[in-house]
Amino acid sequence: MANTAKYDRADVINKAMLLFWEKGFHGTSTRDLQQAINLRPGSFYAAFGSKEQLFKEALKCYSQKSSDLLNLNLAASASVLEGIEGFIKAVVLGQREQAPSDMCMLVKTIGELTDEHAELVDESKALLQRTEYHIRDLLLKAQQAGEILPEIDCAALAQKVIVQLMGLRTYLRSSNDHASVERLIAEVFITSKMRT
Amino acid sequence: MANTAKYDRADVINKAMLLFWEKGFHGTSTRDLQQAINLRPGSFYAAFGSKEQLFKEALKCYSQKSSDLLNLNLAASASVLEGIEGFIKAVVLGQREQAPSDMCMLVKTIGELTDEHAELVDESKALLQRTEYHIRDLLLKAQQAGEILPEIDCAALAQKVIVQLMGLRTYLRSSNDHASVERLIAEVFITSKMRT
DNA sequence: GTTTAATTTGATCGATTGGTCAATAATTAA
DNA sequence: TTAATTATTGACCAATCGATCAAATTAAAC
Repeated sequence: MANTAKYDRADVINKAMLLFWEKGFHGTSTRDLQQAINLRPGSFYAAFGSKEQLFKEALKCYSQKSSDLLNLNLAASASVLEGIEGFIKAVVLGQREQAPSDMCMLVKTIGELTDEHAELVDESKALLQRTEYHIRDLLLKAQQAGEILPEIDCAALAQKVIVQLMGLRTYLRSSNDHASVERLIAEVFITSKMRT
Repeated sequence: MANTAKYDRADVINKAMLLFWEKGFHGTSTRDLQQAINLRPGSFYAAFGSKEQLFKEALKCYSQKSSDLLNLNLAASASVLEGIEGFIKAVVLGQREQAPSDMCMLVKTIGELTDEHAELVDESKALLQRTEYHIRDLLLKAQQAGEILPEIDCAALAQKVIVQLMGLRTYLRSSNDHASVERLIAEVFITSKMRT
């Protein structure tokens, strides 16, 4: 055998993710990355192959963190619907000081990149769709539990939730109007909830 | 006097706008621009000073086109509310083949750029806010005309419209699900409309 | 302790970036 | 026609881009 890597791959990807999330694909140079993760070019390219491949790993890392946050809110809530609402609040408002951007990294990516980086755009689209399906399944569970009106189409409601998430996070970045966004979040499920 | 410029400034800015809209600020090189608008570096920098200044002009051009489209839909509609709805449909779905991107150029810009280009971010934010105020004023007019329920807060409704526009255009780019987006547009004003 | 294979390092590559500038061409006022 | 002023051209600049690679270093296997 031989020498072993001195860096923690997951930690390195996480740091790269934060930088990419903040500055975008084109706005982040490989030197920025190498400095942030403390790797010289040789190790960098030996570990990740290219800037594009590292960005792809960063996208997966971001999506995983997002999924973790959803599960965390579900576990901490009495009902599924409350869990989803907690997730929305946490994503849009909760992490304002720690997150490198108000906006969703996947949204930023499909906004920034073109066919020239089709693999990254497609990966972002796929991860967004997975999130939508995840929320749809949760909404169905909530509906079976009697939290959502039976006549509601949960697949369509999941689409609405994703549209709201995209719109609200972008609106917050644009307006910085924390109070209005908080009010708008409360309206997301207002017409679908079972009256209690 | 002396020599006169051979290019049409408005036309040149429009072409630059289309390229910036498609590829973003960082994704568009000055050589891309110079080729698209058929200007050599000297004329280019004599006319616009820098890539950043041209981008700022492109933002204003984009916003003006958007405003023109809104006015066009208002003029072609029987009521103010119909005009706004026509505008939303036109912006989100109507120009799919001609526009260089599904997404709003202002949204793409605030998503792509950071404090490093604060002037461009701030300009985008300001133009988005102007659009919101424009729509709010129109909604108030519609309310006075009895098209919108009197208890509705038109400023809040205008915010919702902007959030929907941001979200729907982004969702269309992500999913390419034309039919679902069309269905979601129809729901924008559903709870605010006066029953007839 | 030596061998062996993997990692780390930093100089360096060619290409591209945003931007400059002196020379040339073109236009109009006198 | 000439003089004055402006626009156009294309070579060119320093800086940065993503990426490569040979040499030096490291640690596990024997």
